[in-house]
Amino acid sequence: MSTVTTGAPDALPPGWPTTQAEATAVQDELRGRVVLDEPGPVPGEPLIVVGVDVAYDDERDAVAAAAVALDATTLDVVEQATAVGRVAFPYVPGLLAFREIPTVLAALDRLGVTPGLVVCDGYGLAHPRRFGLAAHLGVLTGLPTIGVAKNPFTFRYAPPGPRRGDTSPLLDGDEEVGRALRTQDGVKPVFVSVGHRVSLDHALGHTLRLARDFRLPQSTRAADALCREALRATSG
DNA sequence: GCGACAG
DNA sequence: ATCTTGTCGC
Repeated sequence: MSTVTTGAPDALPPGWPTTQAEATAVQDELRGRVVLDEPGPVPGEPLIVVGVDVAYDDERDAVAAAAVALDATTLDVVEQATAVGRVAFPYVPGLLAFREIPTVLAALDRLGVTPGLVVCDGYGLAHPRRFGLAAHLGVLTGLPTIGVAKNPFTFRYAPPGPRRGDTSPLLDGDEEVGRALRTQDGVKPVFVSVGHRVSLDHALGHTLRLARDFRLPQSTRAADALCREALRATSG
């Protein structure tokens, strides 16, 4: 297993929006490029899964991202990379991607392996304009992506059954935008939605396998720990 | 108008 | 996300 760490902060992608109006316009333009008709990698088959996450120090205007590649069969870490930068956008519900993606892209670029699936901390299709973080990252990278969120955001759901693997629809009105998934007996569900080039069934299958030992996918846990560590290494 | 609101 | 001690449990 190898680790790559950042040197200098990274430039924003060209044309990165500054205002909320610009950001929603970008979402409305890019959402047409999301691919929803591919099943994506099959759960249980050999796969490199990459978890991404971001940590902030708003005081110092600093952000650190981590990308951790796991063997989906063993959940062992294969490779990991981090990137640090400056906060590119304020936190606005519905516009999370503009805050997280620039540094996440930098971390992904430093990874030597090609991800077979990227697991994001947040939502994909389950989004006010159907273009959450995971969908956005998928369109920008072309990689299969899914979103696994810890909270239901603005959506409704009936509690899934009490056992690991039980699910219930995540609803925006009448529309199913994802699924609440119980990953361990008796724990709070996580909220899974499609990002890019992965079906909902496969997204659920991958999430359940990645959450073999804990409520959250191992990819998310590993990326969370690493980006916090990278942030500490930057500031204190 | 008010409250809710991924991370 | 982040601020934060002790505490209950495996």
